[in-house]
Amino acid sequence: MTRVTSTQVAKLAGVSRTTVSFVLNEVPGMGISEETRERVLMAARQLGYVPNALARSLVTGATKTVALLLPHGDHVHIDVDAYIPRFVAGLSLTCHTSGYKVLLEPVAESNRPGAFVDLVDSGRIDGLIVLNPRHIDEAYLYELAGNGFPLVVFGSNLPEQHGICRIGVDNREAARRATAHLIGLGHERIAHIGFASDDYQVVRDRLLGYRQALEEHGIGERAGWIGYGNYSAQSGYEAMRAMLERAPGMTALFAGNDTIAFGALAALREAGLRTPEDVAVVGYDDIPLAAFACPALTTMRTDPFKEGNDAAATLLRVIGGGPPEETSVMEVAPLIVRQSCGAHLR
Amino acid sequence: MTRVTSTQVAKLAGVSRTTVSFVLNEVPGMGISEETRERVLMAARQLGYVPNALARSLVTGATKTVALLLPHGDHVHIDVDAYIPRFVAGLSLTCHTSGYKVLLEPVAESNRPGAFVDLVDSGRIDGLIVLNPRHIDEAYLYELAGNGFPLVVFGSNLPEQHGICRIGVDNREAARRATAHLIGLGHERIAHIGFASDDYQVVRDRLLGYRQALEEHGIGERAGWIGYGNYSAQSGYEAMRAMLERAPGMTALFAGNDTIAFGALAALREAGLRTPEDVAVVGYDDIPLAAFACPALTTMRTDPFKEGNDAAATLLRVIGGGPPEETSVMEVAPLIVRQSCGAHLR
DNA sequence: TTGTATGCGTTATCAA
DNA sequence: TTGATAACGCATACAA
Repeated sequence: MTRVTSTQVAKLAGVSRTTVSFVLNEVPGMGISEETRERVLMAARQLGYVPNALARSLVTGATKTVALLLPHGDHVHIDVDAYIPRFVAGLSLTCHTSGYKVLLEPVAESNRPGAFVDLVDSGRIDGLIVLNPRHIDEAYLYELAGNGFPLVVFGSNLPEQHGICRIGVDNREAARRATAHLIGLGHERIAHIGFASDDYQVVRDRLLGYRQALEEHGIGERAGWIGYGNYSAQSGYEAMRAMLERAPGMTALFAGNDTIAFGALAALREAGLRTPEDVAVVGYDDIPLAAFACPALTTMRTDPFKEGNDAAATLLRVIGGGPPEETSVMEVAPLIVRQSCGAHLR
Repeated sequence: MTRVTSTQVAKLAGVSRTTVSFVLNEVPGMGISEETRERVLMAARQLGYVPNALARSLVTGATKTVALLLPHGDHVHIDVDAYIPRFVAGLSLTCHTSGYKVLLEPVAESNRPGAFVDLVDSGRIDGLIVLNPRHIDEAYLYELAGNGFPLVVFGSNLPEQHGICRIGVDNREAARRATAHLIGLGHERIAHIGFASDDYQVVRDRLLGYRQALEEHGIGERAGWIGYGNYSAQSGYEAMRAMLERAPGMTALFAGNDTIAFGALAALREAGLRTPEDVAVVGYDDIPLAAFACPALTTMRTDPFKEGNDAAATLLRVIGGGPPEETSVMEVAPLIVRQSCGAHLR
């Protein structure tokens, strides 16, 4: 691993390191003669010179790197939730297109609050995107934002006061609409399987939206019809089974995400209940496999790829010194109606 | 963003920067008095001092960062293939546990060959993990390995000569077994839907394994029963439909991965064919949703999380100066038998 | 036991 | 038009 430095390029080209730097960085107004320029370029190419990113960053103060903080670094999450990979793909594309590297920083449940602050303080990154931050980390985010560090929080409804740049979809409204769709079909006995952890705001929002829809239509909530899983199909399966045991009789289910819905569908099938005739099901996310569930899953569409794009674009804007427009709520995507919710009840 | 430097810590503690460095890095045999030690630690804590990673790396020559090269950075891939996120999760966990950061480096189809070499030459990373490298990138990998750069290639059967540290599962053997299972059930009219791109070795290996199984049992191959998709369920659906149109009559399908299998199952259902009675189906990967397909999908298990772990562990060993054991083939995981392949034909 | 001096590979300021 | 020279923040050989 013999590394080529600008000194060697300078030597070969017969100029100083300064000149090399000027030429390679195309510093304007330096009036470098075309001939020296050529010589330097030749030498650089010949030696396969690539500037040392660390040295450059040290002096420029910019690392051209951003980090993505992901909840649930433990595999439990990434394992089963189809949302995150697509978000990452979108974010990554936008960053790389702008010449930024992406550092993947999973946040395990066991991480002490604010563990990510060291990453910032060590000067490795120019900005930070946080997906679905934990409650216990919020104070540290406020602090970073307060210090003017470029920061974008995605998918959380943090209070507005703290000058944090937030972006996201209104999960509550989306969940409300999904539930309302079932109500519109004539359902009143609507169950919900959400997430067990309420460490995360988005997670709570979907439950809130569900409740709001019921309330708006004067439908009382029934505790037995609210179940909890993690993000997995298996947990959806188990939650549905448990629910059928303790409080059967629902005619519809709003699942917290599509994988949960897959599990629930299996449990219903196993219990001899038909979907949508006996129990209609609506999911959330429209993962690529949703259309291939049986029956094909009705679900709230999300566009994680685009959301990743937007989150990255917003961060890059802030890094570039743009105005930190505090909050931007993306439009709620449409409900994709397929077979699993059936037609109007009568 | 006012950053704290070791100079400030030194000033506050009333010592030199050297002493600060010694204390904080716990350099052995430096005989620092317990009292100065305390003072330095206090000062560092009080100021919230975090060493600048760039400056440190510049002088130590180690960045404590590795990069993961991912094929198909375009969302098409990450979008639909459940394998990669789990691999990333495993890799990421192992790296972080050892104090290494992970840089995500997608390789888009459009990338010029060897684009990743700049990343190495710029000194940003201590090692590189390449998942399913493209053929056109191989020469550059040989070069890096030849220069002694820590490099682990996962999931490819590169020729052995080049001193590259390779690790992976024998996809061909796994595919052979999956196909043989169908043959063992009495099937002879077995179709296969694989991947359209043969840029990647793993992709070709599964087709080879399928062919090998047929051959070993004296079953002739039928061109019409080999279809191609990308990684998506949609493509599996389309490939299956096309195949049913041009060459119906197969009694079994070996799908190149589980998402393709999901699509194929839907196409079969739509065509009025029952699974497994009319057409048995075997997938590949055992993604978390495989057990919740209908019927539940028989599939070759892979353990991407563990594979990510192993790849990372191997790389870290090489970075640590360990012997670059050239090739290590992981054991082929078992076939998970569920409902989609049914019982013996008669 | 602690401090001084030097180097890592850049960029950037200033003379020349 | 180009070349010394000083940072950037840290680690470390060497001196005291």
